[in-house]
Amino acid sequence: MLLYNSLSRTREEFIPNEPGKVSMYTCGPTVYHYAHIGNLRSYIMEDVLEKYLRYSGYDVTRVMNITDVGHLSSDADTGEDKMLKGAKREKKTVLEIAKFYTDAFFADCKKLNIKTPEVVAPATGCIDEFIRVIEELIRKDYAYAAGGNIYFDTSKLKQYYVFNDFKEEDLEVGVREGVEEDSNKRNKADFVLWFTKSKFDDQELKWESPWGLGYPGWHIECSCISMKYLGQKLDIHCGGIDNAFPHHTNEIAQSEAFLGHKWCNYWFHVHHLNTNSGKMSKSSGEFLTVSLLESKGYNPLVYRLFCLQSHYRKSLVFSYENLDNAATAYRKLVAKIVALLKEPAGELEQDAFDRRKDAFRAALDNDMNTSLAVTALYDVLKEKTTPATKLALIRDFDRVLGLDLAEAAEAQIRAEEEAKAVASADPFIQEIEALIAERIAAKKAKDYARADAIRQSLSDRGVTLIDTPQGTEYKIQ
RNA sequence: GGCGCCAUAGCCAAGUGGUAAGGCAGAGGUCUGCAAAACCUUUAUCCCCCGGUUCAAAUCCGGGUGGCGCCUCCA
Repeated sequence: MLLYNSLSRTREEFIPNEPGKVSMYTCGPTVYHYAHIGNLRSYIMEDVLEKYLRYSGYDVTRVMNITDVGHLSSDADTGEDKMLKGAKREKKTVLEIAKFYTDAFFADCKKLNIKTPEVVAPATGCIDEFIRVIEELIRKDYAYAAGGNIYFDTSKLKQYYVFNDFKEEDLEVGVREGVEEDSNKRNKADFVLWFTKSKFDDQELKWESPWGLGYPGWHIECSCISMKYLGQKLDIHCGGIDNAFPHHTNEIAQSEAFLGHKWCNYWFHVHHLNTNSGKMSKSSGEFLTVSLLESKGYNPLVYRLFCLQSHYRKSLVFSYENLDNAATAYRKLVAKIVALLKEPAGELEQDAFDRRKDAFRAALDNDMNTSLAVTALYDVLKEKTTPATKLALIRDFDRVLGLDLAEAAEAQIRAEEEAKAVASADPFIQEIEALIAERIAAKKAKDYARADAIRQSLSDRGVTLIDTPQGTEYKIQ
């Protein structure tokens, strides 16, 4: 499989450290608010990568952190987070808030068919680990104390800027609002490993450490959690492109300084979901969550399809028009599979199965070209072969795509059957059927005005009539 | 200011040197009294602009233009 590696900025053949096994780390959410669908784009694409590795026969172990310490309180003060403020009014702790949003995050993931990683580790559960690694970094002279905090000394590294050709003197400090230069730092790029003094004085969670009561910096948690669960060598590190610098850059700095050897071979960065006005954020524009899409009548898996139709290394613009495209495409795919399920299945044709599967694999082997993988799915539906073959392929592909197309089709058929079963007992249904019979009689008598009036009156009550060669069917909204 | 990514039909999008996949929308048709659904057919003389390399470029190189991201805690 070819995979783009942000370290080399090229597509490379993926070769894990240990044959047949893949260790994978993902930067998880900061649980101070709901995830927006831009956050979730990354997790969807990472999920497809994980599932494709499994599909290809790898034994994958995936670890995700939960950032539940570091900047929870400060964010609450910006006034963006009404839930958190509300929770504070109810005298809930930061940990309770973290629990609430962690649960919300995984509930969203479940709706989007994103598999939960083997290990999910909250940062607050690994404090001893952070302290141990920071102590070692100090011992190795990669870290220093200043102004009550412990900093990583980036000048001790041969190469610090691994993802970008930044020149230190060209970097602007404090580009973003609210960020001030820290005068304790020896070098511009140094970063905090452990805080005992910070501008976030209202930090609720603090731990005893050799340097005093305090709390960890943001970057150290990912390094430590990864090393704790996946060992000294990591195959793939995932995350959003915005984390490449500084977060991932710092992770590499501290991990490799600690280990004394190369840490992670492949860096998988998912690009952003944008709105027409630019990067999606929690604070500006419509706050797009899975729940919001659901409230507007969208199946969350439609959003997953929307993401799959693009490539993970391309920025993607969200609009309802584009989501509607995906919704229609999803509905049509399910309708085609419903039709397939109703046909006689026939025998599985191995030649056709292998041919279509090869095309699917070729698409994903090429740096996870999910857009072509979706096309491969359409090609299955067009293939001249038996329904049994097509359904087997659709189910096979869905192990990676995770669109639940066959399940949705089966559910639709079950719903139709159940509806028919209860129909005879339901007076409303009886009335509909009587009206349909009356309409057919009117049509026979060429009284189309009456026929259309019946159809319209049913339509007004949310019942859509569909004339087929087998008779008139109806759908109730 | 520096660094990086990107630019293909109305919209999304594939394509990485050999003459423009696929999806959505649109158009025409089959079926229907008419619709709807389904199915069939169709929709870019051309890939932001200008040069260059080559027998051949959307694809490579140079220069523009435009969009986006990052530059200390946003996926």
